[in-house]
Amino acid sequence: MTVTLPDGKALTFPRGVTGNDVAAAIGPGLAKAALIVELDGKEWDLFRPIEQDANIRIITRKDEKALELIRHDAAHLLAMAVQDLFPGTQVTIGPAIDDGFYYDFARAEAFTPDDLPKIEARMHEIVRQARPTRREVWPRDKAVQHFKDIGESFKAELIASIPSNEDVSIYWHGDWHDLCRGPHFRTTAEIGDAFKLTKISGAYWRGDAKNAQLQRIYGTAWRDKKELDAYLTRIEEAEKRDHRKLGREMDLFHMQEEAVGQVFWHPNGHTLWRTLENYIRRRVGEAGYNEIKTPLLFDRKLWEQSGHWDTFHQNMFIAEVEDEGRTLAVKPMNCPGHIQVFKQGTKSYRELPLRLAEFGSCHRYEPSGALHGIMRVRGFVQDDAHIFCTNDQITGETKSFCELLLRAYRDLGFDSVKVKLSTRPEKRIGSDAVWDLAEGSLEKATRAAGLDFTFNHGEGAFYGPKIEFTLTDAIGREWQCGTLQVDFNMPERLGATYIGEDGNKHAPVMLHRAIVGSMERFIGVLIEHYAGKFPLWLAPVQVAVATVVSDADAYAGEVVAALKAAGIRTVLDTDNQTVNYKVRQHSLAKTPYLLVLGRREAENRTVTVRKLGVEKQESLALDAAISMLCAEAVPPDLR
RNA sequence: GCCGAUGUAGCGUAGUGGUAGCGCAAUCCCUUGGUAAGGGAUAGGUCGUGAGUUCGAUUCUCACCAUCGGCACCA
Repeated sequence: MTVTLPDGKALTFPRGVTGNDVAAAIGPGLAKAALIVELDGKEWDLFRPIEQDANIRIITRKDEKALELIRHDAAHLLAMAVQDLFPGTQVTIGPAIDDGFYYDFARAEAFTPDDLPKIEARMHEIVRQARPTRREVWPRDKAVQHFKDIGESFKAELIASIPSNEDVSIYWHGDWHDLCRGPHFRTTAEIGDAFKLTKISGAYWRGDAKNAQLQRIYGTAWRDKKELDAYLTRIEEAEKRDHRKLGREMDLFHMQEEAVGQVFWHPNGHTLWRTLENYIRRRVGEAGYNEIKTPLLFDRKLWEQSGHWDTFHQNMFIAEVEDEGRTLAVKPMNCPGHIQVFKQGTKSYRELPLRLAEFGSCHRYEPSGALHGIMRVRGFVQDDAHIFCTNDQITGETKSFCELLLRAYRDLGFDSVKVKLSTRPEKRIGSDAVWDLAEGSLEKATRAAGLDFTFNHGEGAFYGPKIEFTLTDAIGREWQCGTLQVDFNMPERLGATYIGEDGNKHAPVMLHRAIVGSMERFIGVLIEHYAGKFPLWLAPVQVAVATVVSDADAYAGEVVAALKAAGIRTVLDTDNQTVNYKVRQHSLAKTPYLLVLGRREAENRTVTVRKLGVEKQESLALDAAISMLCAEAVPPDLR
């Protein structure tokens, strides 16, 4: 029997050789470092016999792939420790995930945060014990019966759902065993000690809220302590840029009990908002959109007609009007309103594509548990627009929207964007034929726009398929923001038509699209992306003018007036404080520029400029400083 | 909505069955200091809300509200 190494070298072994034997034949170092092997790309336990010729690759700890394996083994380790410490706890599933692993348990009593260190200690103990791993294949019926007998009903249910053509493999680590696809390390020692349990949460069996709720324990696991520490530092860094913390520190916004899920924008935050809004307004304007404003409250009948009532009325804010005896609903989205604008007058095919844009204020009764700072709120503003067009215009409109969106993301500091195409969901309106058409057009248009994308089957909106744009922030987190949806249903439902070339009425196609999605959420993303250190054009306060001595107060007043006249957002600081103190305060406030003024500057009509994060200072003539700042403060689309 | 945790001054925190401290910020005074905290004084809290237990509750119990970590949801 021949196994071929990645470098092309072929080795001959008797049938039934193990990965261990192959590794040992190559070298004792490799034999020790090996975790598992890959046979023709398929993962295989080191101790499991190899029965046929194969391309073989030995995976060691150094391998990128080792992470996922360590995490999977760590999940088993967690389950072992929990069942050791908490007899009667049922195991369910425990996969490797980004940065770590989790395991879902069924237990009547709740795990407490105090349990985590105990469980972790037991995990380390089991690692030290180096429990050996063994793999067995059982007949399905035997396995189901066995797990039922030992009270592991969830496992029994899992086995029952394994396709009949697949082996039911049982992995033993010492005398603990679990149903598992594998592969696993030779012993628990190979997991190492670079792991940490991080949190406990509830989780539904099989991810379905209708099912029983289990208790999930999360952990993180790495190849070595250094990687673990780096991860923990990364988490700390992420906490430092939390938009809720920075929002308070930079006096951008606040939220309170009396307006759950809604944002009070303070002057600084609203400045940021308006800067972003005006940027989008200009970009959208030059792309041929017409901005409109539509009502917040609509008669329930409109939502029934659009189909939203059916699907979402439990998530809508309802306003009853006693005198009129009618029910109004606060709009959860802008499309029906835009269709009303489209429907005014008679539209000709010559007017298409007609692009109606609105910074539309929407309210949705989001589940309480979904709320998160300003990232997920109940009252939000979408940078919404609807493009009414013909079938033939879908591709061109999609393409130019993608360009517009990518341009905007780059301007706002995001270079990496992922695209997903979501197809028809189970609960939907419209015939399959129409969905075929909509999905086909969108896929074609997305390809025409030159975008790489992956599919998200079944995740589309109820009225049409969509593409979703996910950007990556400065520390590698992904945020879904933009979207474009193709809708062949809504215009027809709400009676929107145009007169075609043939003189007959046709329903237009409607493209729903947003660049930033929710203004609130996007500003949250911006805050975290920049860690509050905004580029000058976005910064709510662009320049702080601070005096060293009160003799410079009058000159400082002049400087501030000149900066404000030049359109620079400036604050004046003539407080009775030391320079050191002022530098610290304005640095912590993340003000991009600090101009320090003392007698010297007042006499020479200069300013000493200190840029945020830069210790070196520069002395400039006032006029030169102002023109330098003005040049840098120009929004990217006006440069 | 579900599981769990948390809620003390603007912010960050300590603490207790006998009506609460500390740091920063704030106010005033001294200091006019040249690039990440100068000094002193003062003021600020019905300890999330409501009920219960108790002679007495910020502390114990229950309910509710909000927030946080997840799950589920996201037109």
